[in-house]
Amino acid sequence: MAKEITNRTENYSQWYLDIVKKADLADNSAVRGCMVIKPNGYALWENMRDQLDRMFKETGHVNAYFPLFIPKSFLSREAQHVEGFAKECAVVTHHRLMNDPDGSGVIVDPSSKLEEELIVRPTSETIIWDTYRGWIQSYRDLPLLINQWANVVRWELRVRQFLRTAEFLWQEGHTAHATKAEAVAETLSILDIYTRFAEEYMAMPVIRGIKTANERFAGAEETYCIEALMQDGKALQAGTSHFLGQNFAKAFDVKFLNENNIEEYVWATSWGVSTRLIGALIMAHSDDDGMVIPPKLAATQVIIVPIPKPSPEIGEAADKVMKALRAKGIRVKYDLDDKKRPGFKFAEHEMKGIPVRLGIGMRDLENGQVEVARRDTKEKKSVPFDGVADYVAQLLDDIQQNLFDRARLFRDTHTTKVDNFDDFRSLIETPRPELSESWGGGFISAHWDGTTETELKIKELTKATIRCIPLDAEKEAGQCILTGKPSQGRVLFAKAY
RNA sequence: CGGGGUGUAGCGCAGCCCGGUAGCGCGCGUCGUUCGGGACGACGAGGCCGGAGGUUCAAAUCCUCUCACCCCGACCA
Repeated sequence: MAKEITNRTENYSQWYLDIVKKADLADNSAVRGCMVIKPNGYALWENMRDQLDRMFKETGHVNAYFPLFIPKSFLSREAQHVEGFAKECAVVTHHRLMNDPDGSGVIVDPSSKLEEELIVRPTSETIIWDTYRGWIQSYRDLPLLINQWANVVRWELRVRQFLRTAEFLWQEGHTAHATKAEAVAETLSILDIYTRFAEEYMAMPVIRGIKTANERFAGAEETYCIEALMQDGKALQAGTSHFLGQNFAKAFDVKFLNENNIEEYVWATSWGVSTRLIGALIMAHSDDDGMVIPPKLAATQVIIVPIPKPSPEIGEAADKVMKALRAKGIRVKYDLDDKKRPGFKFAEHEMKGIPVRLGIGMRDLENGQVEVARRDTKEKKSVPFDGVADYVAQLLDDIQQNLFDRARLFRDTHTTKVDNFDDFRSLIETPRPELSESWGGGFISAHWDGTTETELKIKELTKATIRCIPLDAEKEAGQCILTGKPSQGRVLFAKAY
């Protein structure tokens, strides 16, 4: 069999790029750091987006759209915020082009310089809170639960398809509340949605936690996150939900009159997940044969391959199967290509991650059966023709569950409790060539004295950072692995994407 | 943004050192034989060698500058 995808153990980064290419998810573009999301990749995003959108709406959120451009002065209103984003902003300075007088093309018209430069949004807190000032006067206007689906730009120096691109697609929720308690509750309720989405739809187990001060969103009081472990033993932040306190309300002067006719600043949250989740999906489930997509997010859940090629008899049988599958809400396609041979198609559909493949040939028709192959384990089985829809419906559920179980087992077996710095270090530094040529060490659960100084020191020594303080961590007295100072509980360390 | 590497046909690469009419494998098109795990044969199409300057009678090849991608580092979802 011709091998077109690099093995994970050989070169994990190359494997990742090969998957993106061979599963036809994205292309590089003419612009550095910006990618073209191709139909296969975009279909994944659409399914993610649609599901998340349903979940947001079920919890009372509505969608709106705010401008791509933010006046430069807005960004500097919140000190922490501007500090966090200043280094990666694209700036619009002019609004017109003209023919180059020397005839060599087109140049920026110097006379079109903008009075105030515009920032291409890296995130929209500032322009949204500037808008909210006009929308909120009374406690009756609250809560304001708004989400937007948009693109943002962060001028990244080092980019990787889906994981870190200069432009990416995301959703950003921005809510306004009358009380601190309500805003905190919102932050956590969104974290629940993200957790459910990651685990039930992406089949990707996550750790819910709080970011340390050092890793907190610029301008937030508290950042909550979900963290997932990738197959190379590195952590990926899959979603964040921020409690913003009254920072933005104060910066943009957003006040409301409470029931007692007293003026107060509004409490805020913001939260987001991005196309990065597609990168997470790849690194959570895919293998050396290609992409593996959880059934709930697959644009095509079942592909029917006629063997050896389309024929009226097989087409008729395929139609019946498709009808039965569609009646159960299963997304199915029939491979009508009569040029490619079956073996080639098998490999191709596996590369693209379609969860289930049905093979129908003359032999199957004679025996009244269909060959069912599952992508996750690559097992094949012949199933009686009449029972195929039930069987496949159950199989899709099984695959979804198996992917989650497999990923959770992987995470659990690569999460290590460590009680001294030497063990910590050797865990991070010991290569695991059987897993990945660039093994990151997995999650490490260890005690930390709570100071940024220690956190940074550990990062400097090992490259590992504190991914989060897990929400469900038990209280456990211990000693910081670096300084030996007292600690009340373990935090989760890892090398991170 | 610093260090290293790579840009030649859709993809993977050779050619560059030592300048002289651009090659290979895969893929692609047509026809035939095939077809239950990436078929085979014949014929054929496809490239101003990433881009811009320069040196030269002559540049994929030498020089300068740029752009993009990959790896490592600092920064980050």
